[in-house]
Amino acid sequence: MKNKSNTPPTASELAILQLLWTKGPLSVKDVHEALDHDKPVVYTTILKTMQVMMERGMLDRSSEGRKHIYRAVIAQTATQDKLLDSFLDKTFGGSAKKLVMRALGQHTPDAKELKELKAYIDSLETSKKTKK
Amino acid sequence: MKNKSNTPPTASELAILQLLWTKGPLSVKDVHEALDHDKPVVYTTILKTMQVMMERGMLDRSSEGRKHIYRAVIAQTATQDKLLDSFLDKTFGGSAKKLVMRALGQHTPDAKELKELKAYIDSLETSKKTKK
DNA sequence: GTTTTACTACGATTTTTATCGTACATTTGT
DNA sequence: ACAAATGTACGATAAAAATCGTAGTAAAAC
Repeated sequence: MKNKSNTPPTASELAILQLLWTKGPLSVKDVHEALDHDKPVVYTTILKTMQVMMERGMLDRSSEGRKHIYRAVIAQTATQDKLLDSFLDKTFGGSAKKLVMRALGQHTPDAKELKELKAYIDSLETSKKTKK
Repeated sequence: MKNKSNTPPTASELAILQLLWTKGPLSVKDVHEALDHDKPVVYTTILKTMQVMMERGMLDRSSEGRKHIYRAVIAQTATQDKLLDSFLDKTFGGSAKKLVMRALGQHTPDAKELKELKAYIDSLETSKKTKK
């Protein structure tokens, strides 16, 4: 069996994953430069973290000359879903409705997005109705 | 100024807070019995955690005979909002819409709750329109 | 062909959180 | 009075995560 400990990413690891998911494969340098802006951190800290992530099967890498290019192995949506699931349980006792209402109240999207949301809910209603 | 370090609760602390929020003030024993069912843990572990939480200003207590009755000092909604905010940023890049759609897709509420949600979104739309 | 520069490797330390064990103190039952 | 039960206090340890420093290597510049 492969080394798939499948443990969820920590906060630092998630920050790195976000970059790789949105920008594609990156070198340690790329990641360091991006993250150092938010919160100053030494280069080797990022390097070490990414090496650990590789051991844990979250990342993979290829050599490009002397440097390594890392890419995310675990999928963004699957990871988000897992984290969301856990967060929902721990913070909102598992009530998706509560979480959703609170999220919308705090960070109300613009009119366009609200419309899209309603349409999505409509689709959920019908798909549920027609389910068997 | 009071000792309000205002640092967000950890996972273990949140589990304790959830109990206090839903069941009201409890003794360490009460909390221990409730949590021990999910994951066996020694009594003094809970005790220690709750003492730390008191130091950090999350809990307060009153003596009832020999035992201490703890209650949550920080509000449930404020705490949830703070955690949600952070989670939203770290996991969904701050997009409430994405989080909401994913939450609904994974944990679709029943028809009644979906209706309530749509009504809530409607109210958000009008309140936004009439704002100022 | 040295010196500098750009990287990686990896042990070690620090920080935070979680967990536990032991020592005490106060009731309570006998 | 005293033994058993019921609590608290708190240092100590363990476990997990984050951070850093030093050493080494290979390529690039001079």
